[in-house]
Amino acid sequence: MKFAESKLRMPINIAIAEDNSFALKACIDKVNLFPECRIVLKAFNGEELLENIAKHSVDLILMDIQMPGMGGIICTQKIKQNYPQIKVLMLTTFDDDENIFHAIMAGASGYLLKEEPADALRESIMDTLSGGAAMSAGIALKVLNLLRNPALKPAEILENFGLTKRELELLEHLKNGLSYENIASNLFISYGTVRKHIENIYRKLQVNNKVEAIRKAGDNRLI
Amino acid sequence: MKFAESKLRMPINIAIAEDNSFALKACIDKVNLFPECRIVLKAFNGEELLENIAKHSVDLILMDIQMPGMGGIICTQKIKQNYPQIKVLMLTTFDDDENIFHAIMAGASGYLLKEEPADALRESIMDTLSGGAAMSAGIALKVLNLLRNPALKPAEILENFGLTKRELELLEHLKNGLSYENIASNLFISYGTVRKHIENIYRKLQVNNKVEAIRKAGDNRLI
DNA sequence: TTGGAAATACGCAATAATGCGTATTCTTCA
DNA sequence: TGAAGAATACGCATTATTGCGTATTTCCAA
Repeated sequence: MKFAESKLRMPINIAIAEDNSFALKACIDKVNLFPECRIVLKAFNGEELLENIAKHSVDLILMDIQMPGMGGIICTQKIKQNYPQIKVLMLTTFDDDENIFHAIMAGASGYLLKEEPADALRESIMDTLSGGAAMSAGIALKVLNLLRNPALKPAEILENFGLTKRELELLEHLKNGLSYENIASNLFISYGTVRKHIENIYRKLQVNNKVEAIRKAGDNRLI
Repeated sequence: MKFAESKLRMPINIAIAEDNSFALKACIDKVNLFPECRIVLKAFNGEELLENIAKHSVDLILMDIQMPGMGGIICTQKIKQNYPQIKVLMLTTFDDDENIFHAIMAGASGYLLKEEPADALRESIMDTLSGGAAMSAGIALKVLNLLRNPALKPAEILENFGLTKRELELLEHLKNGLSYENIASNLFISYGTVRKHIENIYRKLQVNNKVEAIRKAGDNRLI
């Protein structure tokens, strides 16, 4: 799915929360390059944003993470509580894990570095409003690592056991609890063929019944 | 940081693993548009890729997730074990949570939908080789959601179905693939009793066979 | 183009599982 | 203490699954 191509309500109403006036201007200048976007609200901190957000029909907020008073993370949390339809793109100069994690938990739809060029920012806005999420490449890597580390899977060696594409299909149906008969009619093959496929699966997986086959396949991420 | 602007060793050696020859050609055509990239290896499945990967100095692999024989996830795992410096970009037509999660765990540096346009693919390759990660917008959203709910659903929607302690024991044995006979001797009860317990379990869970019972019990965290 | 793997298909035979009825014993709680 | 539920147990009948052998067709790669 190419989110950026979806139809969106126009114009897109953008709010910007940014305490640094230089960074604010840079951000405004970028957004003003996008003909479909209109800046309807500027705020220098979280409180100011929350006070005025209801006065406008805001679609998306570009939110600085570090602001005096209420910071971007708390503000995002409150925004998502009261206006869950409003998307929040987090902007920051730092890509530290803590901030990223908390911003995600607060409900941000994306996390961008401030130096993203205008076209990348525009694409991120469009993707976000189309139901996706946006991340700078460096952020994305950290998010993946966040996801990997808590689990800490002991890189077990997964095997494929030489199963063919068709055999994996059969396994999928077995997993769903279908009888041979049902599998046969679902795959438009004969009962006998189903049996033979399953025999071959059992031999390759070295098991003797459905349950063991499903479990072994599952353990090895085959299904 | 704008990863794509970093200096990279040229040319970039790309390997492609894709079983569908049509999709393979589409992918090749895209990569051939990038003057800094060179396709050095094409494979139709994981085994073929692993066999030949050492013969080339591959920088990055574009890996189909679903292939006959060894699939993309297992292949990625093996690649990262043996050649950790090689980056892997997962390509798929489906953005289901399970595959994304497993691909990330296997060590993929990115996860893209196959229909990404050439320029997005190019940017993803550059970002990845510069130390970042790449995700389609829809994928990124799912990753964020994976991170937000640590795979635990509160027990409120989960049912117990009135199963007794003993019946849960039986289910545990069913899950392990044991036959009625084996369950009987493990629990020191008769074959007939096992049958009766299982009958009762099926009635309570409203299922008609082992596989469905195990699945339903698992879905409801009963086992 | 050709050999091998994969997918298709069926028969025979044995074992496993399922559905229903019935019955006894044991525990627990009102 | 008495009733209800739980656990135990078996018989009969039917369907499903599994194991092994064999065979044809299809597809792909050497």
